[in-house]
Amino acid sequence: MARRKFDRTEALEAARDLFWAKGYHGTSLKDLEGALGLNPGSIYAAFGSKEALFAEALEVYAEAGRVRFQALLEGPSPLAALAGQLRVLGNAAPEDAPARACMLVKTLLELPAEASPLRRLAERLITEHEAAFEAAFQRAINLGELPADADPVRLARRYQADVIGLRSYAQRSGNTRAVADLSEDMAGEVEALRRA
Amino acid sequence: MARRKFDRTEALEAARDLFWAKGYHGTSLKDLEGALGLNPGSIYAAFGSKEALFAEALEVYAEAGRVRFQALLEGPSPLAALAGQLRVLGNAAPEDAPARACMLVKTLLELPAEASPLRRLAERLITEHEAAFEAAFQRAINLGELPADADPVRLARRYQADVIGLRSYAQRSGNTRAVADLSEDMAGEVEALRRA
DNA sequence: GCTTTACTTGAGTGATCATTCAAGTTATAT
DNA sequence: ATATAACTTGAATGATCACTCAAGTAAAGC
Repeated sequence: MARRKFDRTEALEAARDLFWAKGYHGTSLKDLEGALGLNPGSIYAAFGSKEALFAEALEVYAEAGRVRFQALLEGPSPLAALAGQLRVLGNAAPEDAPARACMLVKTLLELPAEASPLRRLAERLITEHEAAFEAAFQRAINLGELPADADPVRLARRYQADVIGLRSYAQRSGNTRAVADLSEDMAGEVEALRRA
Repeated sequence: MARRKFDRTEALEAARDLFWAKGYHGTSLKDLEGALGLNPGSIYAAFGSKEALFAEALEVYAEAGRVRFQALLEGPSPLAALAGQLRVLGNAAPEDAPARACMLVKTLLELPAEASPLRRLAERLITEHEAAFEAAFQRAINLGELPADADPVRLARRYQADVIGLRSYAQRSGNTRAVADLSEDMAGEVEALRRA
């Protein structure tokens, strides 16, 4: 029908990477045109607005993270999966991703207006991630890895703060070894919860 | 000499609060004119550029944090000061500051280009804060609060990640109680290091 | 009281911002 | 083949961006 239809998924991933690296305000439509290989008209026809495009990109980002974590949980030990994810995050090479910090957290910190739709979306997705952590801790309790009176809500919150701290810390330049060590310390603490 | 000279320190603090709340890209010169009560010419005469103003504001911010931490360290126990700071951060009211998240971390996450002067400034100031944490842990070791073989560098790094995680977590809306609980958990872990 | 100096004023600069839309292009339907 | 529908093109829009500078104003120096 059209001259050449572009791949919507591909464009969305390119947009996600650009937004992830440069943030919402730091990314201009010119940047997006270049990265997606699209003219403004096509972008607006497909996504509606810069804000709507960012929202879709953020959901793609969050969903990928969710899937990756669920894959780790396939194993027999939820606690090992939780510790393992910290080690994976701590040992990633800088070129593995557009930024080491979490795109959800970057968005949460960049957009101050609580009324902003993007800010509220980021908060919702972060909450969903935390719920997944909570479910993992709950499963660890059910499997006897953690004492029956452990509080999965508090553990998930603490774990979430660890992930945020680790990844934000990793955003600094040239501290690869320090980040790996930090993730090891955090992972060790998670494992130390076992049978406690 | 002039019609009425404005207070440079006051203007700088207003700029810091605005930048802290809205970020570098999110703050326009129009916003600054309003918040500082100054015309563009005055701002440029006094600070040179938006970037230079942000840099000065960031240093003011970092210095205030440093002073506040040193005040806590006046007491007899460095470990108590470290734990206490976490509790203070966790129990602050949302209206106490322009944002709950740390302005240094917000800057680190907002400005992606490693070459950016502001990004590098933020990294330097964060590193200085971490050095202060390290000194506090070292003093705790010297005072016998921590075992002699404790690693102050690693402890400071872990503590820094806690602070970043706690404050970023607190940036979310309407979770006052959760944040206080989280800070209590973190502070408890710091105290648990005693004589370990 | 006049001049100089130091600062503020605020309209105006060109650049860039997100966004629009009439015109163009090609696949599908007939 | 022709018409229609679906999508792309990219110049143009007004708004806002960071920033400048000639003109204005008042304190300090004499």
